[in-house]
Amino acid sequence: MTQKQEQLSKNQQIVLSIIERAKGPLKAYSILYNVQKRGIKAPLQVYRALEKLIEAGKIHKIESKNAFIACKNSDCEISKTTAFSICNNCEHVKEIKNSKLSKYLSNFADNSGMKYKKYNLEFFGLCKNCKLKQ
Amino acid sequence: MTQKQEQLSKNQQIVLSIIERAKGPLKAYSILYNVQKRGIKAPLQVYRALEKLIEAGKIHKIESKNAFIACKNSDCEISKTTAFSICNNCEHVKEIKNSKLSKYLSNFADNSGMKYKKYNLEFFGLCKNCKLKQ
DNA sequence: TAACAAACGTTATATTATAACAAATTAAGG
DNA sequence: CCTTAATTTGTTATAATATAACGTTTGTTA
Repeated sequence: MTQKQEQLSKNQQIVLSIIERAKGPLKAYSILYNVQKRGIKAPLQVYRALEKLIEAGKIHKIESKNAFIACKNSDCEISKTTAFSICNNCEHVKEIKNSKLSKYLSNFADNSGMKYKKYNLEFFGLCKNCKLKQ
Repeated sequence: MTQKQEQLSKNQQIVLSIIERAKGPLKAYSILYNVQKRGIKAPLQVYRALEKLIEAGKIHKIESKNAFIACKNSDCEISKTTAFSICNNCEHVKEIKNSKLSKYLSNFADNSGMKYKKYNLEFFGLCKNCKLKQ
């Protein structure tokens, strides 16, 4: 019987460590550049690791930026509900962890008869710093 | 004095009409293929039109699909707050217009000190049809 | 009608992502 | 331990998505 993978493979660990140490979201080819000294040579190796890391809930994809960020919420085991704040000026991205918000969205139902088990929300605005400088 | 554009240009009209007649979101190169008979030959012409149409609130980009869909909400003049439901099985996409939801999200504030003026929300699940067939 | 902004056309190229195939590694059951 | 199946890896090639740079044309307005 095949079980859900527990342990990360070598390439997955390498890619994850790069993303975790980054200050913000990283793009796939920027990750590639960063891991070439560690033996990962091809885009596909990076994309495959990214795919597994997303499935494992270790990272999230910021869709509007095609970039990847580490999940800092330990309870986000399988990341089906994600929310981010994105600064339009400095591009700073932060995952929003707000239980009211996630409850609200997890329970949201419109008249379509559709029950949503997964969502991704991206907020845009100016962060505190950038607001002051304006 | 420069004013905000009121009238759509020729290429913008062509691209918009294709998107409006489509049953679902269209990808840029699929749009390109569809408009080649009308004289638009290059990707850039499509992307430029798409950019303006988005600014004008006539269409939205479904970020998770890199695809474009017409805005059917006449009051969505400048589309800063968008929400969609996406079926994981048949890929059907529908814009969600729910005033409670939009009010909730427009007023949402976390402890980051950031005030959000724009958001994009994408819900995933199985639509009514696909749920029945499972 | 001069001046400026916006849109257009075109070529080239950058960026993001996947297909296909074979070899190596890992996990689990007998 | 050995076999089998699944997963991961390595590699080359290519598909799909998007923008840069340039010069021309069109439209608006003072």
